Amino acid sequence: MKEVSCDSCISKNCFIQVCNDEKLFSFINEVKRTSFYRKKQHVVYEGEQVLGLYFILKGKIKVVSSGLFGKTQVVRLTQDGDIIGHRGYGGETYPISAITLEDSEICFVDNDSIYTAFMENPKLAFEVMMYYSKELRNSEAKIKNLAQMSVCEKVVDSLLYAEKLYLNNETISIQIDRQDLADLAGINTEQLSRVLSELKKEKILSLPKNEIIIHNRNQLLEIIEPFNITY
Amino acid sequence: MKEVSCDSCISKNCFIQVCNDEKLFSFINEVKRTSFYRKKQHVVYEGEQVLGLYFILKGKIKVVSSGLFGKTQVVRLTQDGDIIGHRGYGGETYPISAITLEDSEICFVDNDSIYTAFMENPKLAFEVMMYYSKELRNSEAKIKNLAQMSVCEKVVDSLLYAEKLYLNNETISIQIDRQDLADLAGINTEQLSRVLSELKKEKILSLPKNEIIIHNRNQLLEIIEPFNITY
DNA sequence: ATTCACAGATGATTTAAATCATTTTGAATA
DNA sequence: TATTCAAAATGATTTAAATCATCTGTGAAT
Repeated sequence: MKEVSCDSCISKNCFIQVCNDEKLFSFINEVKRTSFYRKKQHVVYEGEQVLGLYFILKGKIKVVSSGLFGKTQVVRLTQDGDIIGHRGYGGETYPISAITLEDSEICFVDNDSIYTAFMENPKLAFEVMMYYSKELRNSEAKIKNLAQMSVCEKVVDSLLYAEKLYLNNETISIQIDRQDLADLAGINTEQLSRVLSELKKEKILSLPKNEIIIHNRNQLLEIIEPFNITY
Repeated sequence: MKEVSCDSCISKNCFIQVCNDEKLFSFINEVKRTSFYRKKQHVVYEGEQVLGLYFILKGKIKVVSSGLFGKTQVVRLTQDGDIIGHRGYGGETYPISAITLEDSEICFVDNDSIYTAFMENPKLAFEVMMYYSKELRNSEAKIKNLAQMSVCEKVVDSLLYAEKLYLNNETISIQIDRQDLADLAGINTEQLSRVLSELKKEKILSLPKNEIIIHNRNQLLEIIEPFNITY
């Protein structure tokens, strides 16, 4: 696989691109390492040492936290331009695993290099800061939702959250398996099945193999309207 | 109330202090506005416009998100040196309210000024970035906990979380009322009462008026040991 | 001192969701 | 086309937690 150079990189959402700084381009280009990951491959392992920052060039990734009895919680889904692997001050380990949901390309920049980049480009540091800030807001919203929503509402919320990753064409088709969706909603697969069947009965969505097609997004929005979330 | 100057500020944890830069001190000193808040006073209101960043000089604050039927979720507790009011790109509104748990002093810096400070002090931007990153990690851990812990475990987890704010003397005394603690744990006050009574019966804690004294921290840790959280 | 108000505790009941168990479905393979 | 297999759906049961209701103790106001 040939490495993509930062100058000719097509990723519009990458924080490096957003900064639009020639010096930064060439510096990151020197230190970054772009890797290809197949579907369902681990990008980072929970418990491993934090060595740097991952910039998602292309692909979808689930960020999961493992719990008791093999249970896992999907804490976040990421797409092109997102970051994984919060930098640590030193010697820290990842509190989460990151696993690709599809074939992906990801750029890695080690701790020291990214620190240098931050110090020479306050704009970059600012952008990444804002990214974390936004994710923190989302995460805190999710805390409230998990504590207060019913199973049905959790499913609808998760569908509308996951949908953002699959906005390619006009038909909204979410390709995510039951287990991952249940782990995202924080419920079990049986409950998920029941809710999906119910929504299918109401013609809000259809359930062909390996995908979920949303027909009536507005009705989904109505279900969780009282929580007034902006997707 | 006399304004504290940044040079003579005693706050060891303030991000401005951590940067240890004379130019930054005088700049922030010019633009900041220090205010005194009485116990149970709102610092920011959910839904209001984001105008800047709040640096907690002294005091404890609960960050809450309001839900259905007057239910509220405490998403985070903050103390000296922490930040509230994640900056928005523009025109954004607070997704949360921040309310003091005790008399507090808080410094406010408007959006434009803090942006200038970030651009001239990448170190500051980096520190704040790391702060958000850390909070995001905590928040994501809480997502998992809310989804997987039992009511008892949630209470214990919340006690150990809240405890950090009250580490003054050798006896661990948490001054927080039942409603706030229940909102933090994501449960109702009745369940909270039951669990606290049980823990009291087991001599793990005692419950004098307006406080919770932890006698056996290790036993609390044991209860949630399977989740291996580091407090 | 007496009432009032409220935080907290506890008991009884209901309800939602998890779990356990079984069946269905559809794709891949022989 | 039959067979296998795993994912998904559905049914039955159990369980945990929410809700509703009542009671208790403490401090403030009259």
